[in-house]
Order: sequence, then structure tokens, then C-alpha cells
Amino acid sequence: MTPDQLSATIVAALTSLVDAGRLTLPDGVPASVVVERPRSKEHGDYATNVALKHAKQAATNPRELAGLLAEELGRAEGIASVDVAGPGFLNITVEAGAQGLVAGEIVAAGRTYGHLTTQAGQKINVEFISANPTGPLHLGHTRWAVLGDAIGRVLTAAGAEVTREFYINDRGVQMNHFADSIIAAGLGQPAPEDGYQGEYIADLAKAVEAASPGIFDLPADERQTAVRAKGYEIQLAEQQQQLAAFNTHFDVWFSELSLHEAGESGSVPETLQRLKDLGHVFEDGGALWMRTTDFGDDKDRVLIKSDGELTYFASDTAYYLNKRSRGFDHCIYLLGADHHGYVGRLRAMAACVGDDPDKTLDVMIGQLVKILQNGEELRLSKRAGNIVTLDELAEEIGVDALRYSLARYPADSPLVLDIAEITKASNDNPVYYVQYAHARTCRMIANATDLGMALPDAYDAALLNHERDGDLLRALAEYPRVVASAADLREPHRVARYLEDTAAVFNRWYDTKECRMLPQGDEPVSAANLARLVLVVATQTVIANGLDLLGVSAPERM
RNA sequence: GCGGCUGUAGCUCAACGGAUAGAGCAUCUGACUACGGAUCAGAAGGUUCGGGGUUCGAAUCCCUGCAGCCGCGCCA
Repeated sequence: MTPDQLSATIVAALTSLVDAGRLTLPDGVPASVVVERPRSKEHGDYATNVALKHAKQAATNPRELAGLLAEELGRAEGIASVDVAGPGFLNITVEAGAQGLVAGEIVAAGRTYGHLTTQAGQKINVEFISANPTGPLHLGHTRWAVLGDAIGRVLTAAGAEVTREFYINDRGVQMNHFADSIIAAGLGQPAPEDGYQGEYIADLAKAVEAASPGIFDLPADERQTAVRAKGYEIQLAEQQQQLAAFNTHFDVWFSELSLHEAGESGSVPETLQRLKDLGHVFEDGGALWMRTTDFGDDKDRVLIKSDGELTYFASDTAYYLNKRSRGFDHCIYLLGADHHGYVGRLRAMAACVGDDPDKTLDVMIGQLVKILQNGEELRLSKRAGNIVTLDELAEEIGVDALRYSLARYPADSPLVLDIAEITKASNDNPVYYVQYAHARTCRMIANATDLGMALPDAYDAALLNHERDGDLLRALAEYPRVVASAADLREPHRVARYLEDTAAVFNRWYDTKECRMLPQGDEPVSAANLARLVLVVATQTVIANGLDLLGVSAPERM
């Protein structure tokens, strides 16, 4: 019995009480009720607070309603006992046979266990990282790479149609600074003011020269254009390669420049015209403004500067309209805390073009990560030229460990990671704890195969009747709800925490003498052994599926 | 000054408004004739920053004070 099945059973009990005239619910019978897996064993297999929630509208007191419901529920199939506890909780114990069926359901679903429809019909755009193509990705980008990717995976599992998108800021003065910096390095001159520094610029200069020999000898104006194009091409390719190596996938690499090309839907000129038509722009001081203060922004924003140049915000607005014209109901943005000042204008902008930002926009502000090495914070400073790149970090820590270490915390918690701590290949590190549990299931299944045990078509679910069997079954049954809440709240860390808990429950089960999956010595294979094989395969399935949502591998051996 | 986020065990952090606030690390004590010990059992560790409020019930929601990080350009 899964929590959702139990919720349905409780709703049915409520309905029959209402039908029998023994209960009055003026607001109607709820579609589902809260069923939780209690921390304490004394509170049964599952607990619900329905009576506490609905006593008021039923014009009775919680304990009385709970008693009524307990009596009705006690007759339902699969339920062993129901107790009223505390202020009016219902503590429910499920029959082993009903509980044990979950293992078979999970094995039958396999890779699709945890694939839901809670977000079905939603077309969602997830934009993250969106770094300037003027340097390598670095530690400042890693948290967004991990979270954006995991949010995309979780939403997909929940049934949404997801596009992960990287917005390339390939337009603007920084591209010229970038080109000038490469040229200076190529000519052996000091970096220009406002330019980029660091070893990677010198490396880029060499790469540009190698790809286009003689490029630095071109006339100055031609040279800037050529170097900009070639440097951009090389740098973007490097970012793409970095992300691929980091197991982070993008469906669309969207060029800002393309928004300025004629004919593109949601182009900048078209957007400006639309804003004018809607009456949300005005001129002042030779500049063109959007009146975002009409929609809660703290000041109006410039679209075209008095020198005729477009602002970044103008592109952003067009980009948003472009996404909407591509059919996205929902646009998720992952931004660093240093960009939170941007939220107000993004929301106001969406409202200006006639959208309800509460429905179409979801701006997630993530706190910055501090990384400690030997007790000191790793700092990045482009000016000083010391950049800790994403690939260096992944190499030092390991892709799985780095991804997992970032994925197990919510985005809005400030975070301190100690490299010494997360590179330890021991149980100090939750990623290895979870992966080890998976490897253990693989080993057990291989041993079973060696003994001639095969996954049975049918098994006796009631044989999974040990307390530890029940603990494990209930943990596994919870997985779909964890995926649903992770998707709904955009909090993939819930999956990681769940996996740690489930791995612990599994290890405890494994350590229980009465729950051996393999026969001992010369004993024949029993029906209980086979039922436990189903349970182990179910565990393997859940851990593998969960790790996949985080973009972390599930190794068969370690 | 205004705004956003945060404040929970010595450290790093969890906890759909639910019952006795939980993990890991660090500290201490146990379990290897083993389904792979990268494991398990146990001990110790708390005024959830302070003060009010809302209700059956608050770490969580509201008000307020304090502390930390970040932001407040016709920059990108």
C-alpha cells in the first residue's frame, strides 16, 4: 500500500460516512488527505491529520471525528489497525501482504517508477547559467549548472515538457573588450582597460592565431571583427564541452544576437513596437524607458540609451516574449543572489506585456557558494586573473561528488563546501553512502543469479512481514511523492535527502539477520528468499532512478 | 536609508503548519567464522538569534528588534 493508495482509502471512508449521514462536511469531502510516514514507530506505519484538519467544518472535536473515522477505516481492505492518538491523529498499521505488493509494482515499473503526471501539460522553459562567452565557466556557475539540470530532470519526471536553455550574451560592448583583450595578448601588449585578464586570454590568443594564422596582422577594424568571431567560437565551444563533461545538458543555446535579426519572432524591434502600442514606454532625457513602476518595480528602466544603444534589459524583454511565442507557459530563471535586484523589473516587464508574472515567471534566486580549501575560501577574481574553472573543480572533487554535494541543499541556503570534506571517499560523504547502497544491491542480485535465483513473476508479498521489511517498503513507496514535491517546489535536494534516508533504511534491513535474501549454506531457496529478491531489485530501481534525477551515476561496483 | 536571502547541536546542513526538532562530520563506546565493514548498534551534544502575535499545534505564518551575506547604473 502506497501513501497515495492509503489517501484514497481514507477519502473513501470519509465519503461513506457522509453518505450514511454520520458525518457532515459542508465544504465537501477532500480529494486527497495528508498521509505521512511517522518518524516514531509508536505512531504506526502511516499517520494522517484529517480529523484535526476537518473537525471544525464537521462541527465536532478532532478526537471524536478521529474515532468515527478509525472505526470506518478499520474495515477497509489491507488495513490491520487504526488508533487515535494525541490531539486527533490517526495512526494506521497496514497488513504485510498489502504493504509487500509495492515491491512488485516498483519492479514492474522499472525505469518509469517515479514518472508522474503531476506536471503533465505544462510546457516549461528552464534557463540557467547563461554566462558571457568571454571566459571559461567557473565555480560561480557550478551551483546553477547542477540545480538547473536537476530541476529540468525532476520536472520532466513529473510529466512536464521541459526545455533547458542557455542564453548566450553574444552582443554588447563586452564582446569588443573581449576581442581587444585577445588582440593585446596576441601582440604581446598589456591588457586594455576594461579588458579581460588571466592566463586563459593568452591561451585564447594562441588558439585564435592557430585557427586563423595572421589574424593579428589584419587592419585594426577588420581585426577586431575577426578576432571577436573566432574567440567567441572557441570560447563557446569550450563552455559547451565543460558542461557536457559535467553531465549537464542543454536543449537550446540561444543567441542574444539573434534577437536583433529581422524576422525573428519576439525580436527587439518588434518588442519595442509592442510595448509602445501597449502604452508602457515613454521618452525622457533622450532615452526610451519602460514604465515598470506601473507594476511594482521601484524605478523605471531604460530600453534605449540616449546615445541610441539598446540596453541589456531590452534584449531580456524581447527574449522573454520570444520564449512565450515559442509556447512556454512557464519560464523559470535561475539567478545568483547578486542579481536579485533584477526580479522586480522582470516581473514588471512580464506584466507590461500583458502576462501575469505569478503564472508565467518563476525567478529562483540562489545564494552564492563558498568553497574552502585548506581552511581558506577559494576566490575568483577575473581582474586578478585567478579563475577556478568548472572543469578544474570537477577534476579535483569528481563529477558525481561535486554534483551531489551541490544538489543536496536548497538553492536559497548559503553554502560552505570544504573540499577536504567532499573528496573523502568514505561514508563521511553522503554521495558515496547512497552509491554504495546501490552497488550493494547490484552485488546481491549478482550473487542471487549465481545461485540460480531468478526474479519471480509472482511472489508471496505477505512473506515480507518483518518490521524491517515494512520500513524498507514504506521508504520505497514514498519515492513518487518525493519526486512530485521536488518538481512542484523546484527543490531537487528533496530527492537527495530522500535517497540518503532510503539507503540508510536499506542498510539497516541488510544488517538484519531475519531478512537475509540469500539462503545460508546449503539451504534451498525459499519463497521468502525470492520475495526479498524482489525487494532488493525494487531498492536498486529506486536508488538508480533517484540518482539519475540528480545527474549522478549509479555504479554497479565501487 | 530601501530591498532580497539567511540565522537550528562544536562544524556543514535537513525538517508539506504536526506528535519527543533530525542527519552527517568531529568526540566517546560497542559489533567482523561477512549477502562486499565505503556497514551496523549505542552515548553525548538544543532557550531553533531575542521579543510579541495568529491556533488544537509554530523552527516554519504575521509584527518587531539584532546579526551576517547580497543588491540598489542611460553597466553587462
